[in-house]
Amino acid sequence: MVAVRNKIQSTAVTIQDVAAAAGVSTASVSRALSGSRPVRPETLHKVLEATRRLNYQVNPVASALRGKITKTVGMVVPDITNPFFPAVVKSVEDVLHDLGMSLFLCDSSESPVVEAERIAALLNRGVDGIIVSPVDNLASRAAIAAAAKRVPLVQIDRHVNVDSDIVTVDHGAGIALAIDHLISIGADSFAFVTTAKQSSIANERLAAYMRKLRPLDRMSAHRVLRGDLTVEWGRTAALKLIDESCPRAIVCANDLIALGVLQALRSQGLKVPQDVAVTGFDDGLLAQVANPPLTSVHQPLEALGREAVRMLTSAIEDRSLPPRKLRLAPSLSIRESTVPTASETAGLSSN
Amino acid sequence: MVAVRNKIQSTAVTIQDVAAAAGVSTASVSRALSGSRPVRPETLHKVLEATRRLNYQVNPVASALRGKITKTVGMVVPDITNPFFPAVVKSVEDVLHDLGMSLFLCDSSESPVVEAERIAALLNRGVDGIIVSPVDNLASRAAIAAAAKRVPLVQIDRHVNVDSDIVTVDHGAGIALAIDHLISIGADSFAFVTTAKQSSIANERLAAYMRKLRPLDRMSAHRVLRGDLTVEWGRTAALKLIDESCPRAIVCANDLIALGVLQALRSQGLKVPQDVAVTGFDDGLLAQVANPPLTSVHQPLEALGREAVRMLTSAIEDRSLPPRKLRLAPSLSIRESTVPTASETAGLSSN
DNA sequence: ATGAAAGCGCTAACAC
DNA sequence: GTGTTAGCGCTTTCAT
Repeated sequence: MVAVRNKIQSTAVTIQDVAAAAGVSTASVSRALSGSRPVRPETLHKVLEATRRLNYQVNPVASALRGKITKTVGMVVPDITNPFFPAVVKSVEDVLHDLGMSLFLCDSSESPVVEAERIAALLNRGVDGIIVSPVDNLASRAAIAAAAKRVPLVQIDRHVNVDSDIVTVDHGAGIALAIDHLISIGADSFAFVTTAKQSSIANERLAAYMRKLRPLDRMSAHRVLRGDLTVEWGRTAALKLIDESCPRAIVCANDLIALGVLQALRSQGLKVPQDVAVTGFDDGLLAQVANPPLTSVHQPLEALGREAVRMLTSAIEDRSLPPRKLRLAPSLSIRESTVPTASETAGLSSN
Repeated sequence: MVAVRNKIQSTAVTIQDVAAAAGVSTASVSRALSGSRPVRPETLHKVLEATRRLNYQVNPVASALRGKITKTVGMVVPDITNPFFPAVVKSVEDVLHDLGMSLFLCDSSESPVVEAERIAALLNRGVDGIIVSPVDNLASRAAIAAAAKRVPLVQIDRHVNVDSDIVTVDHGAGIALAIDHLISIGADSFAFVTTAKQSSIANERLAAYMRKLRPLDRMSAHRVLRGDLTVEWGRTAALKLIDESCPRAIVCANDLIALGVLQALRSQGLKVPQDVAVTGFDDGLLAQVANPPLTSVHQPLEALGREAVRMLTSAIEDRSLPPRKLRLAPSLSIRESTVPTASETAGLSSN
C-alpha cells in the first residue's frame, strides 16, 4: 500500500465560521481580533472564545489583499555564505517572528544585477519593508533608491549613498581599537590587508588605518594590500608581506582575510603572536574557530539585526519619519593571536 | 528640508488596465500570461505588448487568494549560524527564484518548540511546500508529520521517522571514506568525536565508525567521545584523548568539532598531521579556513539544496507522488591535516 | 458599538 | 478561443 499524501485538505476555518459561532458579524470578529476599533467586552469575549474553540487563524493572504499590509519583510544579503550574515539574519528573523511577521530571504550573490531582481521581486510581493546590505557602492544605488521610494528600507552594515535608514557599526573606531591594542602589546610596524572593492565599510576601515598610523609610522601607514574579502587573498597577501618587509602586526579588514593570513604565517613557520600579531574584523564564528584563536573587532551582530528591524517597523508604522542613521559601537575581543606576552614586558617576544 | 519618504504611492497597474489597453477581457490576459489555457497568437501578442508597455506585474497576493497557490516555500533550519546551512539555503533560494518562487526562512534555534511554531506559521501563510531539517529525532516528529499531511514536505540532511520526501547524503559511506584514507596513510589507532544527541545522521555516522573499525581494532572501535557538535566540545574531547591514550587519528562528526580538536592539539604542541591526523565532516567553509587546512568528508551542499527543491516542486505539481528518498554520495576532500608524508612511506612520521 | 455590504486583484467555471 | 461572472477571506466604509 503506497502512502498517498494530503488526502485530507483540512478545510480552513474562516472568519465567517467564527462570526457564526460567536453570534456576531464578521466585522466584529475582525475588529475584536485586530483591535482596529473598540468592541464591547462581552463581544470580545465571545469572539475570543469562538476563535479558540474553532482554532481559527486569520488568513494572511486575504488579509494582505484587503488590508494592504502583508506582515512580511524582505532581506537581501550579498552572500549568506559569509558567516557575518547568518548571524544578522538569525536575529532579524527572530525579532520579526515575535512581531508576527515573516522573512523573505534573498541572496544577491554579490551581483548588483541579481540584487536588483530580488528587490523588484520583493516589492512585487508587497513586502512591508526591506532590509538590504548593498553589494556595490555605485551599482546598487539605483535599485535601492527606487525601492526606498516605495517602501521603508533600511541599509544594514554596508550602505550606498541613498536617503534611507542605516544601521551599521563605527568601522573606523573598530580599526582604531585594533591598532591601539597592537601598539599596547609592543607592535611597532604594521600592515593592512583589505579589499580593493569600494564599499562604505571598506573605505571607512582603510581611512581609519591610515589616519591612525600616519603620525606613528609613515611606512606602516602605507603598507596596504588590496584584494578581496576572502581567505585566499589573506594567504596571498601574507606571503607577499613575508617575502618583503614583514611587519610585526597585520591588521585585517575581516575575519576571512585574517584566517588566510594565519594559514600563510603558519606555513612559513612563523609563530603567532610571537613573531607576528594578527587582528581580524567581525568577530563571528570564524574568529572563535581560528587556530590560534583570533583577536578581532567585535561587531554586535545580534544588535545590528535587532535594531534594523526596530527601525524598519517604526518606519512602517509612520512613513513620514525622516531617515535615521544608527551607528553602533564596536569592541575588541582579545584572543591568543595578540595576547600580551607577559604583564610587565610590553614588547612582542622574538624567540 | 527634511526628506519625507514614500510621497508617491505608485498606483499599481492591475490586470484590468492591461485588459483595457489590449482590448481583451481580463480572463484572456490571465490565460495569456499564465498559459493556463491556449489563446490566439494575436491575442497573446496584444496582451504581451500591453503588459510590457504598462509594465504590469501580476499581484501575487491576489493570485494566491484566488488560485490557492502562493509561489512561496518555507524552509526551517536548526541554526543558520552553522555554516552547513547557509550553503544549502543559498542553493535553495537560487533555484526557487529561477522558478519564480520566494523563500520564507525560519530558524528554529535547535528548539523543537520553536520549530513547531515556525512550521505552523508557514502553514498558516499558505506556503506551497516546506523544506525542513528537523531538530530532534523524537521531539520534532509530531509537527513534521502534521505538516507533511497538509503540504508537500522534504526533510533535508537530518530526518525524523515520517513518511515524507528525504534528501541526504550517505553519512555512513562518508565516515568509511575518511577511515579508509586514514588507514592508507598509516594510521593504526583511532578515536571518534561526536554528539550525544540522537539524530538520524549522528546515528549513521557512529554506526559506520564502529562497523568499520571493529574488525581492525576493537580498542579504537570503542574510543568514542560524545558531546555536541561544537568547537568547544572538540577542544574538550581532544584534551581528554591527549590525557589518556592518544590515538594516531581522530575522526570528527563535523567540521566544528574538528576545528576544536585542531586548536587543542596545537595548544599541546602536537603536530598535525605528523603526530595526529584529523578528519572533519561537511567540508564547508570551515574546512577550508582551518589551520592547518582540514581533510573533510565533502557534502554536496549545493546539490542537496537543488535536489530538495526539485523534489518539492515535483510533489507540489503532483501531490499523489509517493514519498521518495534521495541519498547523495559523499566524497573526501584531502587537505594538509592528513596529507601522506611521502609517496613510499605509508606510515605517519613521528618526529 | 455593531452589522450590512462593497470590494482588494485575481482565476476558474460557465457560457457562448 | 473568448467574455462574463462569481467568488477566494478579509477589512473597512457607511449606516444605524
